[in-house]
Amino acid sequence: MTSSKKIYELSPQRLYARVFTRILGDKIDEKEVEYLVGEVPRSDLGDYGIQIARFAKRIGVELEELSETVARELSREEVVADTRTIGGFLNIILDLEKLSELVFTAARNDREEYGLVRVEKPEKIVVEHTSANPVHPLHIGHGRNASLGDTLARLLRARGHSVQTRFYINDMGRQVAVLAYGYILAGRKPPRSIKPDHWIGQVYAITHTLVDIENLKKELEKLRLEGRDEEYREKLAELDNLVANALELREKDPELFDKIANAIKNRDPEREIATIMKKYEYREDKEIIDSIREAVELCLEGFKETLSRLGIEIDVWDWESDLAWSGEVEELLHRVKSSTYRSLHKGALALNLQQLLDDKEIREKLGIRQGEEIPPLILVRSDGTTLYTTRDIVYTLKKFREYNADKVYNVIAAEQRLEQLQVRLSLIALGYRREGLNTIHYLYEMVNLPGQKMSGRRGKYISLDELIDRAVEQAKIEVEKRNPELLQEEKNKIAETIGTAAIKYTLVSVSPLKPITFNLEEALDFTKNSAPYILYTHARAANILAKYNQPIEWEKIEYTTATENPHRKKLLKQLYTYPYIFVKSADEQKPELLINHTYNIADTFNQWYTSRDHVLGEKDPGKKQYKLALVYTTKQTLANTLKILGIKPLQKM
RNA sequence: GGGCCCGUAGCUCAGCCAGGACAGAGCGCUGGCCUCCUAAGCCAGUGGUCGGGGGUUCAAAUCCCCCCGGGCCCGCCA
Repeated sequence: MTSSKKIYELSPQRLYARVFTRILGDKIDEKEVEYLVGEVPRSDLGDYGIQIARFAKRIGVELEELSETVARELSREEVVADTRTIGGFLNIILDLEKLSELVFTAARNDREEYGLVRVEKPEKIVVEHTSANPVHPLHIGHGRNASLGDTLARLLRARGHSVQTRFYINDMGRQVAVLAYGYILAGRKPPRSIKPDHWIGQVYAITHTLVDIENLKKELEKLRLEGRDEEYREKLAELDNLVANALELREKDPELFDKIANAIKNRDPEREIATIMKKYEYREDKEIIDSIREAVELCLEGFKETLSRLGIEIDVWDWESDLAWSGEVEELLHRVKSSTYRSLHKGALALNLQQLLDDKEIREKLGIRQGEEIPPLILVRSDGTTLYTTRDIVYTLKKFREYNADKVYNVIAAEQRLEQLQVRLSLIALGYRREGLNTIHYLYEMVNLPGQKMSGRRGKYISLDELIDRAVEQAKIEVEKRNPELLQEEKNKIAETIGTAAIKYTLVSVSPLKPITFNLEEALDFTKNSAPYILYTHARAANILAKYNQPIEWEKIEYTTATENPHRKKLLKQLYTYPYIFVKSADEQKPELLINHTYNIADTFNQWYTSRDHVLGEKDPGKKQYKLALVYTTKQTLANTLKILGIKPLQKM
């Protein structure tokens, strides 16, 4: 039975790799051969090729001799019609008839799974992503994190791994204490009329700003008494800004603002917030515990709603406080105390991680350069309380333990690189070498908005919800224009898919290492390299099959037509390499490879579609079946990539 | 001061790790294409000292060194 797995093994990369290994054994690196195989820029020179001269030279064989042997072996492969050597290159010419037959058979057999080649040894993988602070709605940066994390999880699942996604709820920081303080002052009564995380964001921003104003006033009073005029004037300007900000916040929700503002008068918010933090950490006060949990739950409810629009669902939600309360942190600290890496840093318990860098495996796996300096990591403050990173180490172990994981991916911004390195090195120092080496920091750069500084504390941000709404709105206008006859409900559904898909695609198709300046105009540009383009192409393909409205007659396909049309030839080749690209994309955790290849497929399909080589108008029954099979395989391939992006393919749009 | 990442067409990016066959897309701009399977489409044209300078190599956008510009990190914050 022909499957995608076979197509993968017949991909040019695998063909060359196998043949080279067969001939040269371990004198070459199979992966290197795979990587060097490329498309031939001029079709008269062949389809795919490799620069064979470099190998001949390195291994010390005559070029002619090596070329001849390799060419002979390649020719024996069923998809290879011929070989050609030009200027140090050894190229293959594909047997397109045979290739069509194999690809179509695989597509027919694998149906929904075409191209999604499964690993032989599936792993258990945890992907932690998003993990936004639960004090305000998600913004575009969280959107990048969530989209990358979700796509990574789906990609690994499609590859056959068992994947669990987790979200770490940071409920122990000062931020949450500030929120809880305001939440209590506001009477713990969330309105039903507003999305809960947006309301929480308001409470947080109002409280934070008011607390800052109180603090600043106290400072000013002190400066005034001490007669430090210059500093006084500076701080006064700061206060003006804060007050202006407070007024803006009041405008959005006067009732809420006044309630918190009145309640906060004549109190000592700073001390009360500190008390909340401490009582929560030591699990002392039921009202405080309940309030924090309530407020955070409200925010998470909003998160889930937003994420769900993007097709994202988190499997497990972990509370940082549960870790702190569980005793696992103490257990870890026992280990630290008896560790040889233990040190005291001005009286605080710490781990000295520097010497671990002598280990080459550690350096390579964690991506650290020889000379890099890693500062000691403090785990316990002088007052005996633990730090965020301490709990993060415990959390990483928990992820491994609870899912029995082989690997843990942490989708976390690049700015946390050092912290993530310290977590992993600490694990190794404490005897968890396997866990330390198999924790992967899947890092991405920030998303900025042009000309805007966002601030959660001040309530200045553009939420992911607003961006999605804008995109959906835009899509709705188009749908309305194109398909006025559809039911309103259906139009809404289509617009929702297009809008959310556009945002997600924009965030995932760029390499995670590029800092993005998010441009709404561009994200709303639904042409060419965009999710709507892929969706549109899928709808076109689906439409052809829907109009034909019969099963494809695979046995009647006339394969000799394979070489007749340049667009079809190109498309076939791209469908043929799809399984290989999928595998590479999954195994290297680079979703953008798959996305770009899929875009190329869509592009070629549209070129063919708009050429005069129509499918349904084809008179020759055998040729018609060939074209239908090509449409079918394209549609399935597009659908599969969309599935990996968590986007539902549309039948019409 | 030290470290990490980014710098490729007017704009947004792919290619760099694994050096080689003319440096590729999209947007923009110019001009075309709907009696024919959805024009969110297609075709043609326009546009590049690959940040700069050295080096290694038969061959450098790709590897090494220096410099410049941008982002981020170097907390008993989270």
